Amino acid sequence: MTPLPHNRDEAPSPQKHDAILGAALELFVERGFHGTAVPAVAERAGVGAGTIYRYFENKEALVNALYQKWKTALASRVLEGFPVDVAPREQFQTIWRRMSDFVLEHPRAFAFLELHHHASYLDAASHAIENNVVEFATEFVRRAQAAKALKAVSPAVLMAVVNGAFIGIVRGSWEGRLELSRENLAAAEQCCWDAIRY
Amino acid sequence: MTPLPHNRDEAPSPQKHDAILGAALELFVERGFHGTAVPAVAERAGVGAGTIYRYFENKEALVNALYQKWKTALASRVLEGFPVDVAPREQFQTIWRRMSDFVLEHPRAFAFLELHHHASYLDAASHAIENNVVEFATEFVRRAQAAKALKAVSPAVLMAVVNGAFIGIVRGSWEGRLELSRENLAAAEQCCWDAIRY
Amino acid sequence: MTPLPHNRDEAPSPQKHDAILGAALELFVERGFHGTAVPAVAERAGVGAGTIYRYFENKEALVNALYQKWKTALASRVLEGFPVDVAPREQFQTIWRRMSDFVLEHPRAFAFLELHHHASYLDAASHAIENNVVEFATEFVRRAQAAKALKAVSPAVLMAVVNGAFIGIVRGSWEGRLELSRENLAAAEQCCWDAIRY
Amino acid sequence: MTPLPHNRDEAPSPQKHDAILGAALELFVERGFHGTAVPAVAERAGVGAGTIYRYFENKEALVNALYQKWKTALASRVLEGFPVDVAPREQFQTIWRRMSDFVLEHPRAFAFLELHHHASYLDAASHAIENNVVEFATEFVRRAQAAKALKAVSPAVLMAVVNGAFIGIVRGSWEGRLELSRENLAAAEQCCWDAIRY
DNA sequence: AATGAATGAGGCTTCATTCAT
DNA sequence: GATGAATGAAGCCTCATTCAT
Repeated sequence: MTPLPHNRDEAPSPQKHDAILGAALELFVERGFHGTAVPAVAERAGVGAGTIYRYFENKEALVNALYQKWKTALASRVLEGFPVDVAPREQFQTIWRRMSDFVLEHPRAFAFLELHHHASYLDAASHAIENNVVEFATEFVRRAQAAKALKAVSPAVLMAVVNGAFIGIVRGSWEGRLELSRENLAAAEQCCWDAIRY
Repeated sequence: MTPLPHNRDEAPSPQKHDAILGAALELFVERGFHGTAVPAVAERAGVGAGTIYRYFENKEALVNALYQKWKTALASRVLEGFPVDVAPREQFQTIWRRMSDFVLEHPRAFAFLELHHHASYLDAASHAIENNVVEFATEFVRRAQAAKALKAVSPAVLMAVVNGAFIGIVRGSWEGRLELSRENLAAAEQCCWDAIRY
Repeated sequence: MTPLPHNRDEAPSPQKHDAILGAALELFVERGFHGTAVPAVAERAGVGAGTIYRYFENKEALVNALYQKWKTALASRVLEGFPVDVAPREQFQTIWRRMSDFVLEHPRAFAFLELHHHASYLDAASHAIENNVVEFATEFVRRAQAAKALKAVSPAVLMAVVNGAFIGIVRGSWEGRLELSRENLAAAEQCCWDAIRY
Repeated sequence: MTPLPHNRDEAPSPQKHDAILGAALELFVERGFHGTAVPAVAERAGVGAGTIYRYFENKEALVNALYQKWKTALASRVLEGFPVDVAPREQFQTIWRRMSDFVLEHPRAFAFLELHHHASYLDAASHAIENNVVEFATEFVRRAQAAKALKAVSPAVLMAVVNGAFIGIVRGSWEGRLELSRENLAAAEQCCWDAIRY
């Protein structure tokens, strides 16, 4: 009957929630988790310092929410509607292109996810997402290896090489050593395929 | 370069100096720079908190000294007596093997150098060392490209791919996804050569 | 000049601001600036240690704010509505009486201002106030000298004698050698007039 | 029989003792007692930090020794061979001139003694010297008052006025407002005599 | 529900003092 | 006897978190 029902027990405005995550992303990328003050996040988000604690239990919960949000986004981007019936070469290209699209659209999110060392504060839920992605990639590699499309090398090694190379390109762009252009990304893609192909 | 006194006036014990750097290395790898308290470094080093400041002007000077020490060690390891008159393939293998040796001997040092994002506190001297290494690598790539041994792709991209892949292997081992064995390192080496060769 | 917010962003409680200044005054008088710990100021003010930094950027800003507050108060007390059209003798008496009133009302503030050596931490704004007072006094002396009311001696010397004598009386009372009574202050006033009169 | 006997239980080199007191004088004048670090005193004195503790039990003992040394020197300068049989006017002039000589020869010592507030760390021995001086001055004033040479005002007030005025002159010179010349000192002397004479 | 002033624990750093050399 | 490296208590200040409004 009322135009808009009052939210159940907590009534978080999604705008504030996102503003906080956005501010945290910027600051965590610049100065890292431990180097960023919660009141600084609040100020950048345009909310009161106390407000952050209505949306996140504490600073660690905030960084985990941020990690999960973007890791999930990246995973979805790569996995959703993944082409099952095409050749491994094309599948690989698809993965690479989707990651490229993601990094070009959300450079800070990718930098936060992959350029920082989160070991000391990520929780189980965060690790679980990463594990899902790894599982998917492992499956892809195994199938492609069975089809003699990829080198007969431990999947973990092939994945580390390709993922590391991709992150290396992004890192190079953050350090000003190269431009994060489609051209460079495509060149790197060819390199990485050559790296792992049979 | 000189094994002489380190900072203020006289020459304090090199053992303490090294104990502090060793403790800082362990903690910075585990918890990052901002996540590590100076008194925690002192305790792990077995010295008083104030003692750290006899050897390093402040926390930032400590992390830069640590970075420079190990980045220099890594660079020396790769560059000293670098074989000039052999084929690019062999040169590449030499570089990769020397980095592998370094990682296997000093896994924490490499993790500190390459698994963390140091942008917010490294000083000019630290950057200068990294730049030297990059210059050397760029020169190697250009020569090999001139000899038609490597792909005609921007050197920065090829270097980012290979360096990223190497770091990816190390990262994978820290995350428990693969074993940092000579076998895996050798397999990755072949991948990376395939990635960049003409 | 404005009774508005004091520093960072918003307008914190003026009571706390004053409580901190009051506590700082007591402690700085007792133990000096360098001899007083900021947490001790907080405790005496009945606030948390961190609260001080919501009102003052650091310890030096606190001592300068305190100096400026009371130096301004003393200057206003002496200068406001200063009688221009009376004889130098009466003007002198007015100055002396106003300073006496101030000392009797705010003995600790005067002790803080004049019994301590602030050279190592006062900022330009603090010096500026003192300079204004000195300028006013110089002008008074010059006019009275022109009227042959005062000795033809360097104004700085006459001012140093009178100001020093006044401070000497206050110092004597803090050291328990004399009573800071109106009677003693009046006697000293006559002495000082005799000291400088033509 | 030995050329120079070993000193009893402590064998302090008078040169080092004096070097420490000299360094302490300079630093205490500049930054005050609490603002001066003991190692800084040692460095300025050209001795080891630990050496200071062979000559003085602790920092407080050092500042008291310094105070006593110079307060005694000042008192001796004024009191030794004080002319008993001359007129109060001449006696006053003698006192003033002797203080002037002292301040011109040892400006830092006088600044240390009189421009700083020592209340929180002076011990009984230090106070005793000051009391002696005050007693002497009181006696002088009383006799001169009995001879109708000085105003019939509480001796403590007259002494506070003159001593304060003298310190005011010195303070003015430290603050750069006047020159500490014999001429200015003589002018101030005349003022002060006029201040207290009958 | 939102705020931001307030807090105090904890971080970085200094320094009075000690003690092995 | 002299030293100065070493220490740890204590000082200044920041910041994650709370709570009154």
